[in-house]
Amino acid sequence: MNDSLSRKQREIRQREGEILNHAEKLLHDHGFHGVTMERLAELTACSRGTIYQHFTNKEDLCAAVCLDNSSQLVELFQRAVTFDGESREQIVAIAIAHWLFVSLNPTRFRNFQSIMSSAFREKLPAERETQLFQREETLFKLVTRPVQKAVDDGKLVLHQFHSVAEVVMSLWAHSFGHLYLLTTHIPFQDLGVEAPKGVLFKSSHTFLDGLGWQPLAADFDYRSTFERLQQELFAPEFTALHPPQTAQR
Amino acid sequence: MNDSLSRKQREIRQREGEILNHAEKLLHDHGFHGVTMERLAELTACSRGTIYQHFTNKEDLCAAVCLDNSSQLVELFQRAVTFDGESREQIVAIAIAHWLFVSLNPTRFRNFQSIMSSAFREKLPAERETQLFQREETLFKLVTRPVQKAVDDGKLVLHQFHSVAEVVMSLWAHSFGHLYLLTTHIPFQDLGVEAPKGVLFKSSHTFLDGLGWQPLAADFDYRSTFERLQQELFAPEFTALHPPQTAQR
DNA sequence: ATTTTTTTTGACACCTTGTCAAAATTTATC
DNA sequence: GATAAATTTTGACAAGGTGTCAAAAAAAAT
Repeated sequence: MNDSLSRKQREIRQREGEILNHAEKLLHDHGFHGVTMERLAELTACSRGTIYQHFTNKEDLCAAVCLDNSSQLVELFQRAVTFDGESREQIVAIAIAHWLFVSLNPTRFRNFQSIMSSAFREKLPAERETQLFQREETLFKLVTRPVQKAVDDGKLVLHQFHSVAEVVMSLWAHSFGHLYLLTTHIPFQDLGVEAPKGVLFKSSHTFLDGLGWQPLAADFDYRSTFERLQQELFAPEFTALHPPQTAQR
Repeated sequence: MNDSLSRKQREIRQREGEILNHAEKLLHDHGFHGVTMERLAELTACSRGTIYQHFTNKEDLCAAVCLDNSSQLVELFQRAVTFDGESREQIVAIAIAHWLFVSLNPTRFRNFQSIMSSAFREKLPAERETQLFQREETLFKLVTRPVQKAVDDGKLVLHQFHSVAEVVMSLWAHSFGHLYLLTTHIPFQDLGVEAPKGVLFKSSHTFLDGLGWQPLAADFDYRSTFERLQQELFAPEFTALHPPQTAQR
């Protein structure tokens, strides 16, 4: 009977996964508005009522999808901080991880912003809100590591900034701002920016130089850092981003 | 008869203004979801159908409100670039203008992001889309001025960056990222950032130093720049932000 | 006054969310 | 294995939203 119980239980768990997968697809293909309980129920072969057994409302459902999606970002950040090299190289690795995530999943990135809107979060049950905060914290703490390391190693001396956390916040804001602007459809080319996608990296190094984070851009071959990241740590992602001459089609 | 015609015409124009004002209030108080054609019609004392005479749909209406709101930002930027001083001081003035705008109107700032989402822009008529782009361009060009001036004066030498536009994009991304994060409800205090609001300015100077934009933070009294801006150029806004001991309530 | 043109209206069709009593199914009990 | 109890699933329902359009009302022209 314990088996039977958990059989049904497992069925329910599995269904939750199915709902999430189908919702993810709907969200990706048709946006928040395209996620309809009706359509979702049809795809999952259950009724609308059943979905409400798993998620308190549509917002909760979409937040769950985003949370699920964001684990890929966590994984990328985790990989980034394993980079064997200077602390500043690790920060560059994180920036590239962030950039890769957004480049590979622009809609996921945008969806995440939707759920950050207050209109959205207001409708979220407390539990989901907590999960979201924990995810933010996880990411924040991962970025903290190389910064703390740099301070400990004397590669970074805090002058203006009062704490490591402030530096992390700035780095985050900086990358986020760039990636956000890139995913809006503001035509930067028309505004005179030749290669908008490349600006983030120049900009990051400018900021890191401003911090005095050693070694400075001029004193180190960060181009080869980039290449190593491209060919080693993030090889699969770079390949996915720029598929080699595909034989299909 | 020409008079009569234009009388009615004027009535219609005026109504458009009324609709916009009421919509603005609804949007501010209750968010996008709280803007209901029904409620709006009631406030404006007309029928839902009439509103659709002015705006093709709800998105168009809200975009019009945001566009209207953003003229305050344009005005602040215009004022900022009139600052009599170093080009770098002017950039600081723009950053403060941006910060003031967001601090005074956090919801307006967030609403603007809503209309930047693709789900939203898809529903926008071409004409409104154009207006939005023009607004972005206006702001971009205003930021361009001090940067160009700095390059012309030799206060800023472009090393990494290839063009003035790239620098403007970076500055924009940087400020935007900070202001965005501040308006989400991410509890930065809990993450160890003591004064999240103050980080933007430190961060800006760090970036400007990284650019080598003269005079560097260490060689100039930017604190007094801030005070001048607070007491002169943006006095009314700072007062609105921190009202002196109010006698009311 | 009467006709033509323009503007306004609100009923209509359609869509969506979230609920809940009833039906179906699963689990427990004898 | 039959029956009772507990749990899960269902879909009709109420509520509330958008955008349309033929008809009514108002304004302008004749």
